[in-house]
Amino acid sequence: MDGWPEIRARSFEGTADQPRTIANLLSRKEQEQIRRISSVLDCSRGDIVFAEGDEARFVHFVDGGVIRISRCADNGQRQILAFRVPGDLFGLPDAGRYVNSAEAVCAARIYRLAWHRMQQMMREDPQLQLNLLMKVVYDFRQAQARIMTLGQQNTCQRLASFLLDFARVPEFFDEKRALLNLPVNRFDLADYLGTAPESAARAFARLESQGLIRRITSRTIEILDIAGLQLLQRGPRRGHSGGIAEEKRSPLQEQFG
Amino acid sequence: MDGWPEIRARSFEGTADQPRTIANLLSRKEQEQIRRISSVLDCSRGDIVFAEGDEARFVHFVDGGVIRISRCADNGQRQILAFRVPGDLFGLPDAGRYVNSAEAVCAARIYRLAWHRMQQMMREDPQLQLNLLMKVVYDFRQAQARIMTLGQQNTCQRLASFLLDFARVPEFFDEKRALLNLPVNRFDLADYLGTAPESAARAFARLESQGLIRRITSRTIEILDIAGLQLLQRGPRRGHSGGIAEEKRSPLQEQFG
DNA sequence: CGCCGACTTGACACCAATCAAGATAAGTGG
DNA sequence: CCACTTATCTTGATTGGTGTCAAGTCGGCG
Repeated sequence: MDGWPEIRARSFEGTADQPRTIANLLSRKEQEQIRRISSVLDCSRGDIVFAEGDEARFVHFVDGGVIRISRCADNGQRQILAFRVPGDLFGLPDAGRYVNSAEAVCAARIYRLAWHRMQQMMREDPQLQLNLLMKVVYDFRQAQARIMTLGQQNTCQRLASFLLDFARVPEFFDEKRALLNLPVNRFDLADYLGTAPESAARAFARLESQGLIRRITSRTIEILDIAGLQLLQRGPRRGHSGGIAEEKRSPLQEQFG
Repeated sequence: MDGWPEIRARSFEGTADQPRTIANLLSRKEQEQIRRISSVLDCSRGDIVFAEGDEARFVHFVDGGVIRISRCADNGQRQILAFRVPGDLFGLPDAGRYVNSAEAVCAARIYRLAWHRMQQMMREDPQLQLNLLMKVVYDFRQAQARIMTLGQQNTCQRLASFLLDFARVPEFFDEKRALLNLPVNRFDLADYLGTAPESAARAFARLESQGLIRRITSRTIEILDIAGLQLLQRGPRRGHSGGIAEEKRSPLQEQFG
C-alpha cells in the first residue's frame, strides 16, 4: 500500500460492457512524474478530506479504502454522489472551490497534489493531460449511469444496482463464498440511493424474500442469485407485466416459481 | 448564425452561484483553429445526430437550437440525460462508440469535427486541451446537479428546477413578459424528469394552483413567482414541516396562505 | 447486565405510475 | 373556412410504492 496508487483495471459502477480500460491508466513514467510532487494522506473512518465550499488547492487520488463524495441540498438533505475506490480521482476544483465534500468511509490512504502544479505538468505533457481527460470523461459516464438509475429505477432496483456494482470490486466481494462486504452503513446507503434508511432496509428484506440475497449481518450480504439481481435491475419500475417481453421473466420463474 | 458557434456566457442547468464562466470559452485563435477542420450540420426537428452504439468518429458543438442527449434503459424506458443548448459540447466517444443518442429537439445547427483530429490538435496545443477539459468538468458538474435533483426532489420540485434552469437561457425566456417558451413536449419533459407524462402534467397543474406559474399553452408558461419556485425547489421533498426551519416557510405562507 | 447505537419492522398517509377517458390543439383534406 | 383525423395534453380513479413516525430487535461495549 505504499508508493503511487496502483490504478487497477477494475470498476465500481461501470457498465458491464464498459469496464475501466487502459485509457484510464497512467503510464509508469507518468506515475513517477506525479508521485514526485504528491503527498500521502492517511485517513481514518469519518475523516473529512475536504468540505464543499473549501478553497480547492489539491486534486486527489485514492490509493486504498473508500471515499464518499457528497453534497448537501438546500433543504439540508445529504446526497452521496459517488463512492470512490482505489484508482479513482476526485476533488477537481471548480472556480477555486470544492463543490462537494469528501469523507473517508473507512480507513483510507489518498494521494494529493497541488492543482496548479498538476496544471503546469499537463501543459508540459499533453499525453498526461489527455489521460486525465479520459478519467474525467469516465467519471462523467458514471454520473450519467447514476442519472439512469435514479431517474428510472425503484428502490429495490437501485439497491440491486448498488450491490452489483460493489460485487465487481474484488476488495469487497469474496467470489468463492459469494459474500459481499459493504463498507457503508444504512444511512450512507440511503443517501446514496436517494431514499430513506427505512426504505433501504425494506429493499433488503424484499430482495431476501425473493431469494436473491441473504443478510448475514447488516453489512455482510450473501449474493444468492446474480442473474436474478440483474434481471430485477433491468425490469420495469413497477411490477405490471406490460412493456417487458415474456421470455425475460421466465428465467426468474424457473428459479423461484 | 454562421461561423463557429459563439460560446455564450449563459448556462442551462448551472447553479446560480456557478454560471458558465470564461473557463469554458475558447479563444478566438482556437476557434479559428477548430473551425478549419469542422463541418456544419443542419438538423430539423427529430433528426438523429447519432444513436447509442454508433461508431463514434466526431465530437459535436451546438451552434443553434436544442439537442437532447438520451439513453435507453434495459427495460426500454428512455431517459433524457441532458438538453444541450448553443455553446455546449456533446458526443464524446467512449471506446470508439457513442454511449448516448443525440436528436434535434427543434431545428438546430451543430458543428462536428473528427475526434482523432481533435486529439491531435489537443496534443499540439495543451491550452486548448485544458479548455476542453474544463468544459467536460463543467458537464460533469451538471450531471451531478441532476443526481441531486433526481435523488432528492419530488416531481413538482423537479419541474420547478427544470423551469428555473430554462428561464436562465435568454433564447427561451422573455424576461419582460415572464414568458417561458419550452422547446420540449410533455414526453421529452417526462423522460427528462424521470416521471410519467401524466405526472408532469399534474405537476404543472399543481404549480399553477399554487400561483407560481400560469399555463398559456402547454409549451408556453408564464412565470408568476420565481422566488416561490426557488423556495419550492429548496424545500423538503415531503410537505411535513419537520426538518426545515420555520422562517423558511413563512415567505411562502405570506404569499399564498 | 444495562445502555446505546444501528438496524429492522409495522402503521399510516401521501406520492406517483398506470389505465382509461375526456379535452384541447394541430394537421389534413375537402 | 370547416369538418375530420390525429396527436398531444389533461384529468379521474385506482393501486402500488415510499417517506415518516413509532416501536421493536439486535449486537457491541462498558
